[in-house]
Amino acid sequence: MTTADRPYHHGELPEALIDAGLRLSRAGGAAALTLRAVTREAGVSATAAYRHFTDHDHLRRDTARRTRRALADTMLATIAELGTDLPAAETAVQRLRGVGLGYIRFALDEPGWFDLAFSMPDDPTATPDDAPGPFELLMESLDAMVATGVLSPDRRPGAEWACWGSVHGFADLVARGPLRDQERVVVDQLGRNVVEAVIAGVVAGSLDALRGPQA
Amino acid sequence: MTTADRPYHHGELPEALIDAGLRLSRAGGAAALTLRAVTREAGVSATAAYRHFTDHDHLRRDTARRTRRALADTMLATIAELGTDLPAAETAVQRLRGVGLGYIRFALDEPGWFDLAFSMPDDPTATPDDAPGPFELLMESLDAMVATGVLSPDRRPGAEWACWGSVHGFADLVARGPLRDQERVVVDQLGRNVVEAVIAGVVAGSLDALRGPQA
DNA sequence: GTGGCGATGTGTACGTTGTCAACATTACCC
DNA sequence: GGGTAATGTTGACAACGTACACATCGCCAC
Repeated sequence: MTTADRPYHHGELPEALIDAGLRLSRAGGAAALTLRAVTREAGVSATAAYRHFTDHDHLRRDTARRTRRALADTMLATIAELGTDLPAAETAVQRLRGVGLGYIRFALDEPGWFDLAFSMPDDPTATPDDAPGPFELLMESLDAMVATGVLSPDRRPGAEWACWGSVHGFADLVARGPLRDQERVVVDQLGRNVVEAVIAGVVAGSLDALRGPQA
Repeated sequence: MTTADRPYHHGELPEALIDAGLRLSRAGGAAALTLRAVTREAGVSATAAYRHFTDHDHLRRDTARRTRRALADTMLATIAELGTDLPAAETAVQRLRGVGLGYIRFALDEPGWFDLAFSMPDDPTATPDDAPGPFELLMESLDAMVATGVLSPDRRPGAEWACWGSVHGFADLVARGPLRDQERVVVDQLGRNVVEAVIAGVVAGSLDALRGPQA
């Protein structure tokens, strides 16, 4: 039946394998991304994957990279929803808000992909993506905040880790931790509060300059 | 050689298995906690574990619980180091600081245990621990802050998730993420900044009441 | 054209893992 | 002291990642 079904050479096997990996991890998280399950899904023998990926880990890393792209897309969509026709300073803060809320929304909507995205260290030898990843989007928004005077430069160093850590930790609670299976609305509101707290914590006193002195 | 080495009945197998699990996960994280490796380490056949644990997962959960106890101990030690002979209000904040810094210190010192501690959902059917766990310590410190007027009651709901998420996320970056293998001193300082930012974010304006009006 | 060669996919096999069923050994209680 | 339940062992199975030898195809040189 092999000969009747498909030509001997698949043609697009690497893409097909990654697509299968995305389907499986979407439903079952990183643990579902089994080499054999992926090849089975693609209608190909288990060892065929070794022609295009050195390892099981290699396939996982490449698939994880794709989920990180999906995360970045969710961030960009969230930023767009929040609106960008504002004064530059407000827009910068809004971008940080979009980054954080998009991150949490992604963890809520796609817990399987979120699990995979960060269960796997990005290998440094791979060619960097052309489009900005989640981390780049965060850095951009923080830099914009400094440039527009919302964030004082002496609070900039390390701010990316404070922001990422805070939001990532909450997203992790939602996707894999004690807040999983919690009601969506509640978690959403909690997520908003976390993002606000993060921004307040990072910006600290200098946000007052933007908002005006308000208790 | 089985008869010569040890008596047929081990006597303390459950404890021995968990101890072996702690040793293995300490060095290799959650992935190293293999049922066969654990039984091998305890000098016992693979299926012997099934007399005391229903599952591989059961053994993992029980071992993970122990690592969470170790985390709580680190938190308590850190709180003690920060000093407790202070006005009640300051002590409450100090306790929150100790909770956060202890969490991060634990992730730095025992990344393997930290990985295990939260790679596994706590099963709700188990009998609750007598000693307070990490989460209880966090709740206590936040409640104390409300009681002593450092934290306004309307900021209390959900604050535990904001705090936990923030600190957990940063600790995750340190133990398994891009900040792994970073220089200890740098990360430690970053961790301190994160904890301060978290406290500032959660407490927000009401902290001024404690510290006095200072820019 | 046609031969051959490199790229791609297959089949088989090995070691490891979690788990089950049947069996062996021991502690303990009437 | 003998029976019974608790505890540990052996052997087996399926699924996993992976190595090796082999099969099949696209494509370029002649």
